[in-house]
Amino acid sequence: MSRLDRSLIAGMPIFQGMAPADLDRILQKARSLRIAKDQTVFEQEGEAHSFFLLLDGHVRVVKTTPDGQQVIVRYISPGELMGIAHALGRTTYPASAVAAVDCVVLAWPGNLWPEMAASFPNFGSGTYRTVGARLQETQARVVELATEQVEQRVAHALLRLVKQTGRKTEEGILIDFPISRQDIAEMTGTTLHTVSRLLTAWEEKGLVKSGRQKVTVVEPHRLFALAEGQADKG
Amino acid sequence: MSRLDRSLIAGMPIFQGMAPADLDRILQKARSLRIAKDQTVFEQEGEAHSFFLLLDGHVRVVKTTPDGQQVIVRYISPGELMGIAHALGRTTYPASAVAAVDCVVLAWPGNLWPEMAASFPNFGSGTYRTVGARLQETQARVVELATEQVEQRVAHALLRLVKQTGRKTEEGILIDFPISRQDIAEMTGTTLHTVSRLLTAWEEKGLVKSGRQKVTVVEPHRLFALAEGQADKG
DNA sequence: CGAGAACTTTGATCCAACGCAAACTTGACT
DNA sequence: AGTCAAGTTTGCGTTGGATCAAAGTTCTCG
Repeated sequence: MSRLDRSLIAGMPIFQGMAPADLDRILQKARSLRIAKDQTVFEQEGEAHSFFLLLDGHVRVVKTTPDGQQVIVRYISPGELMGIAHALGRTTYPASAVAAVDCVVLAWPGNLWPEMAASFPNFGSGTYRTVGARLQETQARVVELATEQVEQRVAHALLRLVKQTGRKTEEGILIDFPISRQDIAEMTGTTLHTVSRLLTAWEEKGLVKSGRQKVTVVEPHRLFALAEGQADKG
Repeated sequence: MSRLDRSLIAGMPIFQGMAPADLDRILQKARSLRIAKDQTVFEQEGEAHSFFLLLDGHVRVVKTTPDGQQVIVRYISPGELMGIAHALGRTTYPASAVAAVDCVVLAWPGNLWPEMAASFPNFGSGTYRTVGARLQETQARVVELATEQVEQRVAHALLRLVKQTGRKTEEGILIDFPISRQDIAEMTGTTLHTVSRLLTAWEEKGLVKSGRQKVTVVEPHRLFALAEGQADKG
């Protein structure tokens, strides 16, 4: 296996302000893995042997209910931690992580977590800040699901994706990985049919452009207004 | 103000295994407060000046949307921390906390949090375990809201309350604080009307007994079956 | 104890979104 | 360039719950 260079992770918030020597020590304990599109990084209910840092690509974190329905908990972008069950005092993963595109991840043995958090306080507190931020996001989503209509929820979901992974194109801001109607439905608690109808309607109004596994937001402002509940007359 | 005795907090998980002298040091920095029913412990968007430990009573944590709709994020029971915005790196509270009954809380200045977490590792890691546990619960709720029907969600909510604060009576297990149809609706993303109809139907089947601001679960097992999606023929 | 506020029940109507079904489009692979 | 799988669109009937409306109950407090 090739040596890992510290420049891989030096710029990442979670390793911010860490001495080069420490970065090297941390990297020595990591393996780097390539995960092909549609392969899982880790699996729900599985033994939490490792935790991960996404270096490149996009990963969706999915919870499956006993009767087989799926809910997309979040998308992970490069630089983010995932599978940090150990930091929460769990021994199994509460969800599965699936590569949305070909990915590169770093993996550390899960039982190393306490040691790393203790040796590198920034890393420890950074992890907890991540967990705290996710708690807030997740609570915001509960409020959304409990109070908003489907149209507003889907609009919010698209805006979040655009903010997280949007890439400017001539047509607008493109969500930078393949995403299907079904995926959007699983993020918002609706069906792919309803998502399809919404996207069609929005496309007619010029708010978005979308195709097979592809969504571009053309007019974020108007979509935002719609997400906030103001009807769009376009 | 009367001196606070360490026996107040010695038994609480978050202070578990801490030396008596340390408990005293911690208590020296705390104020104890009585919060009358329906008064707020802290307010959404307010400056996070303190964090709290609930000693006695029950508190509901509520998020209000811009258009005035309310969502009950969780109920806090004695021994639990609340208002730990500081631990998440926030400076304002993300929700309001309202006393469901007369309560007693301990309050510490928020800026003391980093210091306390550093001086008392058990306390620090305990807090993070709390945050992690809440993240998991909240994600479970997202899945519920996204995949279940109202009837199942309400059943789950009641079972959670029963587990958290249930008190045995001759009739069944009573939820140990006043809770209205409206409250249950705000926990589950529905309306008080629907909750009322469900409770009436369940009462006819002998699953629960309920009255004004009061719910007793008579047959937890059958209610659980219902929560899991098996229709109840009773 | 009487009046009013707060909470709950129940009925009637309506509609957003689901479920089902079938056709259509796009891309991938041979 | 043809076939097939995967993804998407669209139409239509159905329905779970919301909304609207009104009456009934149970507390509280002067």
